[in-house]
Amino acid sequence: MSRKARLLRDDDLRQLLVDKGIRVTGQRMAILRELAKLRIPTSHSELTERLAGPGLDRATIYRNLLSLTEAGLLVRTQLGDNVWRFELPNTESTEHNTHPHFVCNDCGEVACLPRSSVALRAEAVRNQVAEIQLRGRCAACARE
Amino acid sequence: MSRKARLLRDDDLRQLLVDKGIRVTGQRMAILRELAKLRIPTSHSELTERLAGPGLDRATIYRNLLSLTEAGLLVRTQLGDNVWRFELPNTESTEHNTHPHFVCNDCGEVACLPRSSVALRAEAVRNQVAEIQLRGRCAACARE
DNA sequence: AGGATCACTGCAACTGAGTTGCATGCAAGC
DNA sequence: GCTTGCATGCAACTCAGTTGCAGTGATCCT
Repeated sequence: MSRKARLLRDDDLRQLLVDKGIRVTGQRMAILRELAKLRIPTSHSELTERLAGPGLDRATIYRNLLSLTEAGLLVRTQLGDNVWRFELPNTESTEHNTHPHFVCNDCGEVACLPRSSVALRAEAVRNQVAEIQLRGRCAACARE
Repeated sequence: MSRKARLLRDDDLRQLLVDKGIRVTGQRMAILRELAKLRIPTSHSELTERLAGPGLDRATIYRNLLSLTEAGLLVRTQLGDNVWRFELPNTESTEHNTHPHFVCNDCGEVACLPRSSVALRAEAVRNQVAEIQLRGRCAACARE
């Protein structure tokens, strides 16, 4: 089981920052709180919109997303629409960062697939695969 | 075997355009010629650079890449670096568009993997998967 | 072959994501 | 509480992608 609780309270989030040796600031707490609530890969612009308010700068949010990612508190993924998305790792399962994602080219929907639905063999395992992404048309769009 | 020859001469390229009912222009020929030479997914900017010269507009190249893609003469793929890449389909094998790609997060290198190196099961095959992409560290970068 | 038409082209300008410089502010350590 | 240096806000910039518009030329028709 992950050492991160499923329900992340402010104290837990604060501790994460302290453990990594980076400063606890209001904005970082707000970012982590929002991502802990959402639990899905979220883009910089989505996050900026959600946290919109007095004194919230998109450049600072951006730098915080980078520093949190560098500290290992967030993972950054690329889902094919030319936008980086950030999420908390290990929130549900420790293998979260390696489970495959399916992205629909039509509706843009992102689905998380069970780890077992994709098997790597031969050439594929010679590399350290950190991310598996499938693209195409989802079942719903294909029916249309 | 594909009806497209392995070596695509100007006449072949011209015929492709005529078959699809879109006009044969110098710029479209130049784009197809370049992609036929390269045979790897190439970005708009790389292509603009390569074709750089008098009277070659990046906006027009961009629109041609779109119209050629829409006509089915090119395929557009997304390799995780926030850039669309275009390539001729079916140049070597008819299943080119479904073979998996591995992208190294460190060096950015893109490798083509054999179709058999990735197996889809269960949930993964309920969707029409058109593209399989693996990301991580390539063997070379991992050794460092 | 000559003319008409409309898709294609070139130029310019704009959007949106990502990124950086710099002066000010504030969290953390003493 | 005071100092130090990381964090912040603001502004501006890059780069890929995208669009409007006026002029050009590939194709079709006669």
